[in-house]
Amino acid sequence: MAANRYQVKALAELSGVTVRALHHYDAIGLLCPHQRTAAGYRLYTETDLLRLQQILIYRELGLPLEQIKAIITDPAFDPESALVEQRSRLAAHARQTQAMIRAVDAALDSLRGEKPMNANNIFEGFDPKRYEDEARANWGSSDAYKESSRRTKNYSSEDWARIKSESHDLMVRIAAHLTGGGKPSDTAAMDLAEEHRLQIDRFYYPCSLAMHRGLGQMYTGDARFEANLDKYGGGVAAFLAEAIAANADRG
Amino acid sequence: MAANRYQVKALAELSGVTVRALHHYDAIGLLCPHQRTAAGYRLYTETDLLRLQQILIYRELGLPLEQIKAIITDPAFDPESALVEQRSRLAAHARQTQAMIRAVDAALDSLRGEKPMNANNIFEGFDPKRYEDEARANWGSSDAYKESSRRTKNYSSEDWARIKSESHDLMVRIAAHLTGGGKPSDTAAMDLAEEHRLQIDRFYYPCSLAMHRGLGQMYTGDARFEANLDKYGGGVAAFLAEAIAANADRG
DNA sequence: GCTTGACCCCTACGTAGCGTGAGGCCGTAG
DNA sequence: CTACGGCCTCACGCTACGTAGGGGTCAAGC
Repeated sequence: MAANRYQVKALAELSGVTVRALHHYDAIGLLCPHQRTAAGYRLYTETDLLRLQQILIYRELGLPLEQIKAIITDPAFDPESALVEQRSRLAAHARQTQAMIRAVDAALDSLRGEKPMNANNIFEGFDPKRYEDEARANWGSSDAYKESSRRTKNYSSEDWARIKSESHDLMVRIAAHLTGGGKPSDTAAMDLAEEHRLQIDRFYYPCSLAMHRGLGQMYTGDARFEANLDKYGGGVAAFLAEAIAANADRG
Repeated sequence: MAANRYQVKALAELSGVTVRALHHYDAIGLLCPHQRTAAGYRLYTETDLLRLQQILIYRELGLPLEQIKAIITDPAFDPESALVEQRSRLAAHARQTQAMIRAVDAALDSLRGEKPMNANNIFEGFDPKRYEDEARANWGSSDAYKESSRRTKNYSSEDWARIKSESHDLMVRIAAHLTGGGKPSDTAAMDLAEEHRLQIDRFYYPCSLAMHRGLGQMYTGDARFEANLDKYGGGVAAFLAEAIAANADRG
C-alpha cells in the first residue's frame, strides 16, 4: 500500500478549507504536515487527513483552535470516543437549529397577527447555554430514524439478527404490559423503558436519560416512528413515550 | 398598552447576547436603541427586540453584520418573506449538520475497521459549497460562489438597494410578459432571459449561457427558489426557466 | 538548456466581531 | 452621604484567518 502524500492545495480541495488556513494550522501547531520536501513543500498523509477532519468537526462546533489542539494532542485522546462525543454535540447543534426554526415560525405567526408577540419566548432557542442540557437530550430531527437504520446496515448479519430479535422481544413485552392493563408510570413499565434505553445505548449510540426522553417525544411526534411502534399494537408508541418520560423523571 | 422599555442588560438577558455586543451593534448602526435617557442610557423597545431577533437569525447563518444591516435596512425589506427565506436557510443548515453527522459516522466506521477509509468521501458534508443540494442553492460551482461572495462583500447598502430594485423591475416585466400571453420561446422572452443573465453577470459572478441554463433548472427544481420567484405570479419560475433554456439554445 | 506556468514558500499587515479592562457618571436604597 | 450596581465611552487585545507581495520549485514543452 503506497502511502499517499498530498500537497497543500490537494488537501485544501479535498477538505474544503483554504490553503491559508492549512498554513495557519501548521503555524500554530494544530496540524503540521507529516513531512516536508527538501524545498520545504508540505506533504500531508492520510493520518493528517483524519486529524484535519477531527479539527473541522470541533471547529464547526465553535471551539477555539487552541482548545482543539489541546484536545486532540492529549495523549489520552481517544478518537473513537471523541467522535461519538462529537456526534452527540452535532446532534445538539442540529436540535438548536430546529429550535430556531420554531422561533422563526413563532415570529411569523406573530407577524401574521395570529398570536401576540411575547418578549419572553421570542428568543427561545437563541441562547445555546440556556439549552445545553435539553439540546443534548434530543437526537435531532426525523432524520434520526434514517440515520439509525443506515448504521444498522453496517452490523454483520449476525449482529443484525441479534439486535432485531432483542428489540422485537422487548417491544412485545412492552405491548403485553400495555394490553395487560399496565400504566406507563408503573415501576415495571419504567423498567421496560430503562431496558429500552440500554438497548439503544448498546446498539446504536450512548443514550443518556435525557437523550432518551427526547427520543420518546419523537416517538409520538414523528408519524413514521409512531407507525413503526404501533405495529406491536395500537397506542404502543404513546405508551412507550410516557414510560420513557416517567423513567427519566425517576432517574 | 404601555410601551415597555428595556435597558441593555435586560435585553442582553432576554436575548442571550452580551451587553458588549449590543453596544457594538449600536456603534455600527445595526441596532440603535429607539431612545436614550438624558443620561445616555440605552432604551430598547419591542420593535428593537424584533429587529434583534432578525439580526440573530442572520448572524447564526453566518452573514457578516454589514450585510445583515444592508438587508434589514433595505426599504424594500419585507419581514415576512425574509423570515420565510431564513426558515429555509435554517433548514438547509440543519441538513448540513446532518451530513456532518454522517461524515462522523463514516469516520467511526473506518476507525472500527468496518470500511476502508476513503479520502474522497471522508470530508463529505464539510464543505457547504460541495454539498450538492446546497452547492446549487449557492449558485453553482465553487468558483462562481467565491466570485460572488468576493464581490457582494463590498457592496454598500445603496448598491444592494439598486440591485434589488433592478432585479425586481426585471421580474415584474417577465411576469407581465407571461400574463400578457407570451411564450417562453418568444424572442421577447428570450431577450428578457438574456437580460436576466446579464444582471447576474454584472452583480454577482461571470455567468455563461451554460451556467445560466443550470440556474434556470434550479429555479424549478428547488422549492425555495420557486417560491421566491412565484411571488411575482404563479408559474413565473417555470416560465423563466423555459425562457432561459430557449435563450441558451439560441446562443 | 531555457522559458513558462502552476505550484509552493514565508513575511506581514488588515479585518470582523466582539472580550476585557479603565475611568467615570447615574440612581436608588440605607 | 455613601455605598453599590448599572450605565457610559474610550481603547487596546484577540482569534482565525484574508490578502498582498516578493520570491523559490518543478514538470512540460520548445
